[in-house]
Amino acid sequence: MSKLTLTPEVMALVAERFKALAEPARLQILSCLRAGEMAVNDLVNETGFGQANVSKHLQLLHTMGFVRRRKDGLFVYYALADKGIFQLCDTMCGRLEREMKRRRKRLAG
Amino acid sequence: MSKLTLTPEVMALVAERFKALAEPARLQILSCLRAGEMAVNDLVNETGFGQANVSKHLQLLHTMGFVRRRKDGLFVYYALADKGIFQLCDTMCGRLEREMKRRRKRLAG
DNA sequence: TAACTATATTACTGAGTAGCAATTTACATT
DNA sequence: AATGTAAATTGCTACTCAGTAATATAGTTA
Repeated sequence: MSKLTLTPEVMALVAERFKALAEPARLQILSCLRAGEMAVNDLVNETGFGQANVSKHLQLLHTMGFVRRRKDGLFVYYALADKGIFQLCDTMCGRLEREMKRRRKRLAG
Repeated sequence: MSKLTLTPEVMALVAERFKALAEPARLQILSCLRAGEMAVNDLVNETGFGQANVSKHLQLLHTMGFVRRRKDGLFVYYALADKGIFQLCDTMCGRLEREMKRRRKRLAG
């Protein structure tokens, strides 16, 4: 349970973080990082998105604390900041599953 | 743990649901509903948003399965579909707290 | 039926942003 | 220093969407 009171300001910050996850491209990037840390170019190849695009998504994910950066020579390696991110995704997936089950039942019933 | 594989299609659906929570106005509406079911106009008064605006937000939250509707005469009462929504918000708040603590420490150190 | 009320819908405007091409920055190698 | 490479940044276009005013719909009451 969080100690933060849900003032409008806090809600704006929370919304901002949800927004970071509200983009298929960024979810895909995070999903790739599940395998371990990767350089930007690896992610570009893995996802098929443009370099500039991936870089911008990574900046945002970093600002929001979802990934960490490690610079090594020419390369910048990104990795998941923690495993907790997928708790959020799993929870959402769970909701989605129940939602789809409900919808199927309604159509069948 | 979810059984869904994270195909691009599933990720798009998940992203769509995160997007529903990525809006301060909608978080505020959900927060209001914590107290119990409310008619649209109550939410309009409570939040200060316009009627059309609140109505549209509620449609989206309903489509995404976050709230349920109950019609009674002229009134339409909305309520949280389940308590699990705030698990998502609490998780996000927790991340935010840690993030802020880290930032403070960095500035202080 | 006519007037009234709550909610939904429509049409519009302005703000934000994803994606891309081109450029810049940072570092490495020769 | 000159060249090359990885990543970040910038300028742009197209699209999405929050918010609002006006209207439509659905239900109630006189």
